[in-house]
Amino acid sequence: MENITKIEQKWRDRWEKEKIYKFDPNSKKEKLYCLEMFSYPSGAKLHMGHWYNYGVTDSWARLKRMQGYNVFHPMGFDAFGLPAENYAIKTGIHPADSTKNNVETMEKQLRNIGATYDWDYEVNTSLPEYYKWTQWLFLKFYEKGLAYKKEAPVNWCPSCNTVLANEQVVNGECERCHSVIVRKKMNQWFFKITEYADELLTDLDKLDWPERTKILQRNWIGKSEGAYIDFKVDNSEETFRVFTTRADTLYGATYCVLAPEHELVDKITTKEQKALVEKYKIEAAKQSEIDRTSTVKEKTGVFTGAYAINPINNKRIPIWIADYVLVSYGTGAIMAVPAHDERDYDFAKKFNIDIIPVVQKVTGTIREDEKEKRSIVAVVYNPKTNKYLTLNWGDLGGRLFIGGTIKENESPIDCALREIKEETGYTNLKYLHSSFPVNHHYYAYNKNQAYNIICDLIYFELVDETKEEQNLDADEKFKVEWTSEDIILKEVKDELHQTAFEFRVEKPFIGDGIHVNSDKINGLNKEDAINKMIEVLKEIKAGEKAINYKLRDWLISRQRYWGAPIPMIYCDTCGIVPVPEKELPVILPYDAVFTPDGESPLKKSMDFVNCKCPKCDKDAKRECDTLDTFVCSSWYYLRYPDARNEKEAFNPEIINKILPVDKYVGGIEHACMHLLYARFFTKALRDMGYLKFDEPFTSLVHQGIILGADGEKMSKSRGNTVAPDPIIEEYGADILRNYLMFGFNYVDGGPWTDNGIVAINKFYNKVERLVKSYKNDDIEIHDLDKALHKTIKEVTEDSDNFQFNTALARIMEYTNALVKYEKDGIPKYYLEQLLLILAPFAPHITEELWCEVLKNEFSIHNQTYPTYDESKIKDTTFEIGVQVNGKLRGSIQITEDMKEEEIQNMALNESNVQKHLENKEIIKVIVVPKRIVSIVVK
RNA sequence: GCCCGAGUGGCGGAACAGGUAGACGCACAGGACUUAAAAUCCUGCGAGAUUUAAACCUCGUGCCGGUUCAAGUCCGGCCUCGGGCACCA
Repeated sequence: MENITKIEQKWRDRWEKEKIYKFDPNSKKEKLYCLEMFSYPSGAKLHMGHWYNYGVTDSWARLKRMQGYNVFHPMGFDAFGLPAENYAIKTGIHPADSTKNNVETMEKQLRNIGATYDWDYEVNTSLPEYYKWTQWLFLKFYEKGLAYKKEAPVNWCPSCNTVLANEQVVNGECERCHSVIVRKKMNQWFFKITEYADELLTDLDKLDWPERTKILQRNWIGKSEGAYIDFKVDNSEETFRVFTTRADTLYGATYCVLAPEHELVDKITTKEQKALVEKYKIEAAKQSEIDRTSTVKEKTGVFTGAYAINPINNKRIPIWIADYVLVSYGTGAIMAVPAHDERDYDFAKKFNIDIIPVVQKVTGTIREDEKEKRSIVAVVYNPKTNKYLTLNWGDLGGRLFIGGTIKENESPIDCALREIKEETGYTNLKYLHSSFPVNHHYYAYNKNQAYNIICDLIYFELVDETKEEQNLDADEKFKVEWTSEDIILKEVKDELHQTAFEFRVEKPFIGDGIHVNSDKINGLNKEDAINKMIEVLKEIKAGEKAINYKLRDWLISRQRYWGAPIPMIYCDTCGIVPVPEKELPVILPYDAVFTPDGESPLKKSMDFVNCKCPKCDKDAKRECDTLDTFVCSSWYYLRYPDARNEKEAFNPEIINKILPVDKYVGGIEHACMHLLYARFFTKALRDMGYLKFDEPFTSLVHQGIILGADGEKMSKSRGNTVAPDPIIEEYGADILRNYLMFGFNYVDGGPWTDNGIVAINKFYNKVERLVKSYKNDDIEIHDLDKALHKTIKEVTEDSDNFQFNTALARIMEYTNALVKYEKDGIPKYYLEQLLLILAPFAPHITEELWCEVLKNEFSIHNQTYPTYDESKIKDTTFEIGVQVNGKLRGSIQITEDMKEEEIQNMALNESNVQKHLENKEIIKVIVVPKRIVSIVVK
C-alpha cells in the first residue's frame, strides 16, 4: 500500500480520538482479560520479541473484541530493577530519569503497533502511586506471617553485590551477570511461599497451561513423600531427625550424616574429632555453590566421634558430617544406606564403612513347590582382549556366563573357581569382587523341578591362559567363547545372567525387590515395606510419614537502590516495627549514592535511614534493603483494572469481576519465577479475603523466540539482530505483525527471513487490488459462500488456538478464490467479509479499505466478526482414496447419501484398483465413511 | 545422571480423533502480458525407474523393530538437537 506509514498513523490517531478501544468496566458483555507480560523499559528499542509477543496477541484480543467480548487489554512497565541502576553507575544518569525516558520512548513505540491497549490503565511499578501498594502488600504478608526475617545462608552475587533468590541462580551462576554465586549467611527477608507448596502443585491440574510449563513448576516444587525418623545420640540426651524416602531400608543404615552447618554438630563432636570437624566446616563454608553441588566431585566428610542409635534395631552407628548433605533440604541430616543409595555407597566405599544389603533383587518366575539352593554366577573378564567368558548353549539355553550350585561347606568363591575350571579349564584367575546375592526362580526341565535360589554374583579377571582339561557332564553341550560387551547385551537373555553382567561394575542396588536382613519386614516388597516400617516407627514413637519439597522460601530483600523500599523500622526498644499503613509509601529518596559495595545504598541516605519508631517515638532506623522486582510484578495484573485507585491497591469488587486473566501470553523463561510467584500472591491474597479466585492466569500461552537469520539467538555481539523499525517504515506495522503470525508456529518461533516479509506484502497488495476492483456491480456469485464460510470457521478455530499461520493460510485460500472472479467483478459482500475476517490481523489496512475504498462507516473494528453457517460448509460429495493392501491405488467420487455397499462396489470397479485385484482373492473390504476404502487381497 | 520437547521437500511450515503426507507461502523453472524490466497472471515443483506422452510403478515424515486393513500420528529400542533439574536423601 502506498504511503502505508501515513495511513497507519491516520487511523491510529482516529482510534485514539474516538476512543474506540476504551474499556467499559460496566459493559454487559462477557468480560475477557487478555494480558501480555509487561515489559522492562530498557534503553534499547522494542525488539522483534516484543512485536512477536504484543502484535500477535493483540490480534487475538481484537478477534475476541469483534466477537462481542468486553476485552480488557492493558499495558504497563516493570520499571524497577538492576539494569537501570547499573546503567546509572556507568553513566551517572539517575535510574528514575533514565527509566522515565525509556518508558516514554517505549510507550510511543508500543502505540505504533496499533494495538488495542487502553492506556488509561497503564501501570509503572517504579512510581510511588504503584509501589505504595507493593509496600502495603508486604505489610499484609507480614501481618499474616507470610513475610519474615531470618539469618540464613543465601546466594550472594559478588558482581551485582546483592543476594539473589534461588530462582535467580542458574547453574550456580547469577542469571543476570553469570558471576559465580557464593554462599553467605545473612539476615534477610523471605516470603513463605513454601506454605503454599502443596496447593501450588495440585492446582496446576486446573490450569489451561502448556504441559511442559506445568512440569517445570512441578519439578521446581519437587514434592517427595517419605518419612521422618528420629535417632538418639548415644550417651547423650540429644536426638536428631532425618528425612528419607526409603524408610524400608532402615535395617541397612550403617551411618548417619549431618550437614556441616547442622546445629547439632558442635554439641556432639568428641574432643578427639573437634579439630578435624572444625576444619571441615570452614572448608565447606568456603566453597562456591558450584563446587558444593558438583556431582562429579569425590565425596568428602569427617567423623564426629559420636554415634547414633538406630531406632529399629538399637544398633550403634557412626555420625559423620559431609557436604553432600544439604542443610536446606529435609532436616539437614540423613541416615545412610550404602547398599541402596549411590551417594551413600560412594561415601561408604571411600571411608570403609559397612555396607549391608537389605533389599534383594528378584529374577525369574515364582512357581509352586520350589526347591531351595545356593548358587553362583561367575563373570570372567579378560582385560587383554576386552572380552568376557561365556558359554554358548545354542538352542539349549542361549548364551550364559558360568553358573553352578554351591556344595556343602564350600564358599561361593571356591564354588565359582571350581565351576570355571570344570567348564572352561581356566585356572589362573584374580578375584575382583562379589555383588549382592540375587533371588532367582527357575524351572529345570531336565529334572522337572522348580528352584528358588540365592545366587552370588562373582567377578574375576583372567591373569593368563593357563588351562586344565575341562571336566564336563554328558549333558553339558556348550561352546566356550570369549565375547564382547555388545554381543553379550544382545544375546544374553536370561534375567539372572543379565543382572550378573550389569553388576560387574560395583554399585548399589536401587530397585525394588524383597527385603532381607530386616527382621519385621523381611519378605516384603518396597512399597509394603515402607508402609510397614512407618507403622512400626509410629508405634515406637521414632518417626512418622512426611512430605518434603525442594521449593524454598522466596528471598525478597536486595541490597540495591532501584527498588521499592521494604517498609520496616528497627527500634532498639521495640525491635522490628512495620511502617504504619497511613505513612505509606516509604518514598525511595532521589539523592542516593549508589556505589555498589555490598551495602544497601540507602544506608548512606541519612534522611532516609533515620526515623522515629512508630510505637515508642524514639529514634529508630529504616530497613535499607529494597524488594526484589519480582515482588512488584507478582501483582501488577491485579492493579490494572483499578490502576488509578488512590485509596487501595485494588478494589476487590472490581477486580473480582475482571480477574482472573483469561489469556496470558509471555515467555517460558518465567516458568519458575514470575509465574510461580504470581500464583503464590493470588493464593495468599485469597486467603486474606481480597480475592475470590485461586489462580491468576486461567490460560497461558508462550510465544517462541524469533532468531536471527543465522538461526542463532539475536544479539548485538553476533550482529544478527533485525530491528523492527526499518521494516515498519518500509512496509508498515500490519505487514510486520502478519509476517510474525504467518511465518512461524507461534509457540516455536524460528529464524527470521526477509523473504517472508515480501510475501506478506504481496498478499496484502492482492487484497488491496481486489477491494479496489470493486465497481458497485450487481453480480451474484453463490459459489463463494462455501469458501467463505469454511474460511470463517477455520480462521476462528485456528486463531483461538494461537495458530495464526494456518488461519492466514486459510484467508489466503479465500483470497485466491476471489481472484478467480476478479475480471467479472466481485460482489461487495464478499469483499467486506474478507476485510472483516482480516480486521484483527491487519487493523490499519483493513480500516483504510473499509472506510476509504468501500466507503463503509468507521470503524471496521466496531463491526461484528463474521460467523459461519454450518449448512453452507457441508460437503455433499467427497473424493476418497481406495487402498489395496494398504497402498493407495485410486480415488472415487462419492456422495453423502451413498450406502456402504454402493461405495464398496464403486471402489472395486475403479479401473486402476481393478488392475490390482486381478487374479487376487478379496479377503476384506473396509469402508471408512467419508475417508477411505481399504481392500485386502491375497 | 534424571525429566520434558523436537526431528516432515531446497526453505518456513501443514496434516482433525490412526484414514489420499507435504495445506499455505518462499525459492526455483517454464509460459502469458510488455519494446524491455518490474509488477501481475497461468503452469510445474519430495526422490527415483520406465515411457513419445499420459497413465502407472518403487521408495519416502531421524534410525531399527512391532501393532494395524491402514502409522508422520500408537507401542518398544536407539541416534541427534534443544530446554529444564541436578549429591533433593
